Amino acid sequence: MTAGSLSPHTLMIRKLESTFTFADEEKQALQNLPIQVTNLKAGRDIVRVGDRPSQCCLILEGFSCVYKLTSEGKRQLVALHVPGDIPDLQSLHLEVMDNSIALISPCTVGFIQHEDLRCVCERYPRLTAAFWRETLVDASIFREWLLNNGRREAYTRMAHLLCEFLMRLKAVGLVEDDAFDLPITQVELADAIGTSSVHVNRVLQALRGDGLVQTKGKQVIVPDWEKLKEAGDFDPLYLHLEDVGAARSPAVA
Amino acid sequence: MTAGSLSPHTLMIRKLESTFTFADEEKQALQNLPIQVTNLKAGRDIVRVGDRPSQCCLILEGFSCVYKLTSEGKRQLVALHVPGDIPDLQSLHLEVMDNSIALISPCTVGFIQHEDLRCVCERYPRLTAAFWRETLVDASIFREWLLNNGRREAYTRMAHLLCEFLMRLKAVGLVEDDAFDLPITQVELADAIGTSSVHVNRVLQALRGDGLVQTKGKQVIVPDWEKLKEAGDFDPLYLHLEDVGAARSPAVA
DNA sequence: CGAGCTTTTGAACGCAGTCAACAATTGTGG
DNA sequence: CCACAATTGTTGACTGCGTTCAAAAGCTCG
Repeated sequence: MTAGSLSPHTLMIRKLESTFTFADEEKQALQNLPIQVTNLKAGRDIVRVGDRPSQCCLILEGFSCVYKLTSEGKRQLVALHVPGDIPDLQSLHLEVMDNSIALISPCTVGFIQHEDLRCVCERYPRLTAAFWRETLVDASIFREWLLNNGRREAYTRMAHLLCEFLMRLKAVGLVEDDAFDLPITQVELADAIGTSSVHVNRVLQALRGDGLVQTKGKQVIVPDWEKLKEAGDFDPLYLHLEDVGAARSPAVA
Repeated sequence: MTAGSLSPHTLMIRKLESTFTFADEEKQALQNLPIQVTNLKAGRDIVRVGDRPSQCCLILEGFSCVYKLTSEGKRQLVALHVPGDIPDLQSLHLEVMDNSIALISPCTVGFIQHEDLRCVCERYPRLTAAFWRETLVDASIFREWLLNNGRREAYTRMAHLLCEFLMRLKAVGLVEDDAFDLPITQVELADAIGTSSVHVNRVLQALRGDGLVQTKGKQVIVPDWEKLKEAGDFDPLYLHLEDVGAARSPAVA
């Protein structure tokens, strides 16, 4: 089952419901949200720095990235998004885009008007909280990337990024038998972990050599999750995938 | 006039009002928000990874930092906060803390119960939007730091960080004559820009040598703002300090 | 099947880290 | 108010992770 087989609304609701429980009325409101679905080619920019969007985009199929450029033209990816994500949800409350968003693979994208989102949020505060939370998880991932790129060496960094992909894709049902498709070039991986693409190539060879990942074309296979986690110094806490579950067993007083 | 001379509520309201306009009723609701004020010593952790706080903290005076550690014990600051900031506002919707917060100088801190915040947000959706926006600006700063630490060299990175300090402190009235107090050690600066403290020392010497900054004890003086901005490849867009004003003069169609 | 990406490889270089020692500053208790 | 302790800042020498440049080999796709 791929994420693509779900309707846009169902995909969105499932994602939000992983940590919130909605009333039927709230779900219905989401179901009625107008979403304009489009297929777009890889490489295309969805929004650019300086834009003032009047809509958000929901990734339905494919991968997108959020990036920024230095004045010298050096590129840094600050986020990668998978189906179910809303890469520019921030634009709901930040007038001007401070980053660009590009598609790193052919994508099916759904556009939702700010107006419609604001409407539904105003009526249902729990939905506001759910969307707000989405942006907070994004922020948490930024923080982890800052740690990863700032204080880990390239080998560990790459392992960490692969761990994150595995977890996030698993959460939307895009992992089977510890394998997933990763349609991303080494140049893009380099821009994500802040190294040169040449070094990415060498680090990937090392990871393959150590038996931590196998690759078949665009497919990535993780033969030993525990070993990759250790190599990547990976703790999934920052993805906040199970806060609610955790909340049910409160910390010892 | 220092930020410390304002009441906690006034400081918070001023900050939120820089981009929102509130009705008297909304301001009154904020004024009535219970805030427990405390003075705390430098170096103290306010919250730690894994905590499940039931309150947020508002910095009233002094500086705090948000940090994360690798399993090897290497530290990365992912954010620095100045008076008016709420470093752990995320905890309102993320059950478990994914980072720790420490005071880098003696601070006056105000604690606000989640319950009270949720209450006021529920009643006044515009306040929800204002707080949500605060967390989105935090996220925008994370993104810029990712670019800064990932794709700029140490000299530029440091200049950029100093530019950010100047702008953010100016926004809360803590800059006079292009000078501000920066009670932060070189070790902490190193942890912020992801280098060694030895290198921070050398980079600071270079910046001083190039006449971009002067230091007198904890005080930083910026003799030529334009030059520092250029050296730091700094564009204040990401701070979103003037989105509303910008919105009044919409982009050319 | 050729054009254009993408991946791979090698070699030289350089930014920044590490280690270690010392100087300066700040803080503290007598 | 001084003396001592502790923290912070500074310097030098050596090392190394990762960059840069350039070229070749492999893929993908019209």
